[in-house]
Amino acid sequence: MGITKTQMFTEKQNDLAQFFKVLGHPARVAILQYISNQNACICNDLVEEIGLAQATISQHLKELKSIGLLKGEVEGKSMCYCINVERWTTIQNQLNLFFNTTKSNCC
Amino acid sequence: MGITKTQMFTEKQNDLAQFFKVLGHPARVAILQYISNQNACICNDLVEEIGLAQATISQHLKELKSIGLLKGEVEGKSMCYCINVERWTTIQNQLNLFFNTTKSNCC
DNA sequence: ATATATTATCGTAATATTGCAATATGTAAA
DNA sequence: TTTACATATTGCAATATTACGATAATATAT
Repeated sequence: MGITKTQMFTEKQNDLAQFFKVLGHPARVAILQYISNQNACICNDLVEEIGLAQATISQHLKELKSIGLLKGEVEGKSMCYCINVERWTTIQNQLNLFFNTTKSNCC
Repeated sequence: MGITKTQMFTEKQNDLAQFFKVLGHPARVAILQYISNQNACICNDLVEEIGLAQATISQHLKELKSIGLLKGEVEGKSMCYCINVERWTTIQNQLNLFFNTTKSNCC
């Protein structure tokens, strides 16, 4: 098989898992941390900083965009990728809601 | 390729990504939520509740155990899988630290 | 218009993940 | 010890992810 049986789970469970999944790669963690330390960010910097090929970085950025964590604006010849702070906070809150409501009553 | 270049990243980045990754599957989210609503938990219940095969559930439980989120005790013929509350809190704190320190200064 | 620089997309190869049937292991009761 | 039940492991097939070279697309400068 290899296909996740999405239809078995609720939309909330799938959304939550998707957030976790996108953050579940060290390159994407590193990208977010690097962007947060810059006042501006262009993909080319990331290629040097992270050490993966340009195509690979571009793909990771696409995944981070897919859940709205990054927004990109054209800035001259290059792109300015930024963290979407509003979305960032929303997702953090949802993850915390999951952590706080999922508590043990067991053993 | 297909192999994540772990050696390019810091241990913290890899650990963080690993936590996110393990939580990044709806079945594992559902398992944790189900366990949290029970006073006890045995795998067999999960098979009926989640709707995946017994072997599959067992595998997901193994991954949750791998980051210490679950601990299992033998209880008669079956297993009592419980959330490791201490570890749960530690991981929640680490994720929040990541969210809080990774902030945007951009655009 | 052409050249240059930057990012996105496509195609492909390698590895990882998901899921299940079959089987093995472990535990308790008969 | 045999039987029955519960969970773990193995082996396999299908799909997903990761990574990169090549190429396309986009924007600025010459």
